[in-house]
Amino acid sequence: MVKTTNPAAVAERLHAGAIRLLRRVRVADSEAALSAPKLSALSVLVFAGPMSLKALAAAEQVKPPTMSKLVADLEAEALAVKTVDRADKRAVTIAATAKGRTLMEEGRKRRLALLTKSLRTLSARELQTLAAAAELMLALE
Amino acid sequence: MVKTTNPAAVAERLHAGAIRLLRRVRVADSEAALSAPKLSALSVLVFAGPMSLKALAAAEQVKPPTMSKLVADLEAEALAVKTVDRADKRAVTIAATAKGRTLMEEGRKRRLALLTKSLRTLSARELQTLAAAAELMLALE
DNA sequence: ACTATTAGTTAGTCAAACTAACTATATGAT
DNA sequence: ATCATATAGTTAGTTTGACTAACTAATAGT
Repeated sequence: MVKTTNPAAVAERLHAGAIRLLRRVRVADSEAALSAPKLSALSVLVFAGPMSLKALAAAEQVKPPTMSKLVADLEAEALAVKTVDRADKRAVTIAATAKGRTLMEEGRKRRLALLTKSLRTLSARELQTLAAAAELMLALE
Repeated sequence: MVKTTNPAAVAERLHAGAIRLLRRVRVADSEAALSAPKLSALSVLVFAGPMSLKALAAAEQVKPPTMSKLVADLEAEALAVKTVDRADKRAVTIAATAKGRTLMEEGRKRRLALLTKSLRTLSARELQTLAAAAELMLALE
């Protein structure tokens, strides 16, 4: 095995690998009941809990007007609820509903099912390498 | 270290890691002269060589009309050229120009610069793990 | 108390995706 | 050989999700 520890070379391969991986996963997204940006926002609400529109927009790296529309759509489908903050009446707290949690979980499972299937063909050692790499990617500053 | 060889668990972490990584990289994209879909199409032309619109659309997983517009824009900026196929006059062959190759290369470098910088903080062993993982991701069927 | 700031929404624009429908060319079946 | 069918690409029109600018409502800071 070639020991590739040149950061630029690793960056290139890792970038290409991440693109390839997500492209594969995205194929399953077409069946989803919800678009990718909405599913993503919903998953933030589920995992990080209720938060303001501003915080949700920041978490998803979009501007408030963009998130305002996404949340309005989620609310129209009863997947999230908006409540006026008692302490600050300008602000709203957005939370996933039980229906939202369920739908998000299903979407996530469907997306991951294809990837899981691919991973089953790998050895335990290869899976360990990927697991370790995933943690490194998540920890990148 | 926990030995995570459960494919579903690895899939979940790897998916999250890939999203995180690409999101970081995308920040640098705002400075790019070309949008992500155009840069991506251009890179396919550079790396895989000239091809028909249909093939390019398939490679990018979009429908022909979508690619038709992207290519028209690339052509308007002299980053790609379209020539009618001699054997089949319905078909066109799309190729990157020298200008296109240069621009694509610059865009890629800019995108990877940030990632490379992050990777520099990692140990040689960690880089090897990521390099190995990248190859596994690229090889996934 | 008045000004400035902040949270969110509304209006309007743009890029990129789609489908449907079109033109032009190629293929194939009788 | 001709006519029907299929294929390559484009054009037209729609939708979604992103943006900025400008607005309302509420809070915070002199």
